[in-house]
Amino acid sequence: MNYSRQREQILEYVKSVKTHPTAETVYQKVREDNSNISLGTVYRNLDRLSRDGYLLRIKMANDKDRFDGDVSKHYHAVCTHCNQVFDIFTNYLKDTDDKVSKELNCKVLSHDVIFNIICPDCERGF
Amino acid sequence: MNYSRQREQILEYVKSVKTHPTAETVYQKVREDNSNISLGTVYRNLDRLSRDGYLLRIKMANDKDRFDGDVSKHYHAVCTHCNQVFDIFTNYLKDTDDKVSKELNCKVLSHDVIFNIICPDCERGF
DNA sequence: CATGAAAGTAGTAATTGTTACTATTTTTAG
DNA sequence: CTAAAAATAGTAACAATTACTACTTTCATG
Repeated sequence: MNYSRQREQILEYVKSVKTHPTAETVYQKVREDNSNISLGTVYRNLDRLSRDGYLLRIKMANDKDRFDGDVSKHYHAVCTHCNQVFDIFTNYLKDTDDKVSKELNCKVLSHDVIFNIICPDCERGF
Repeated sequence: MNYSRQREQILEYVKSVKTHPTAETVYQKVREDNSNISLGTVYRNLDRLSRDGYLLRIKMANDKDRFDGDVSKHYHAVCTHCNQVFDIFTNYLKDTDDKVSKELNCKVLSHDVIFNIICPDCERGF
């Protein structure tokens, strides 16, 4: 993979925030430093970076994909009102893949968990 | 909610299968009985039926939504090769919503789990 | 029953998030 | 340096879904 400034900027931005930005948001933010970057480049590199393990792609139900600079195994919670995404580091299910593997008698690669929540901000009225 | 034949046919079809069909598949199948039904009607009613709790909408990562006539709490496994979706009835996490609720200090409505698997058929070569 | 307002539909157009394409520019091994 | 490989910008295309509109069906009420 050859170096590109655009990819570096994209990775740096996503790693620097905890907001789980969408491709569009990454585009807007990187454009503040590099007004020439194109949306296609952002999509292409987010895809590449997540396929190669530098980023996590969070596929949201009926919403745009989000990206996470924290590639450690953890879950996510999404507020059903404002769509903000939060990390959940506890309660990771270590043995579940094995259990399901025995149950279905097949190879289990990974699992994803999403909690549907109402975040504190939205709870206290908005 | 007023009666409609289309909605009845849609619900009946999804309830009758364990294949977790997409909207397009539901459209094709219902059309065998009712060649006048339109795709928009299928989308509209699948949405309505799942929002009202008659069906489950399974939002697949980077793939079309699937629908499940079994509205009991359970998880799903999707084969990363053939995209088939399977039900997983065991290992449902009863207390997890409460734990996450305490952790984030917010209301947790529900959670979804998807296991990424390689199904037996695909495993034995395809 | 008749009726008319509310709810639903068919068919099509529009939208949205994402991917593909092409000509040009950048990277990098030799 | 230089040329092949890789990457980009900008635009067009795509696929899944939603919105719109004119027409049809449902159903509570007289």
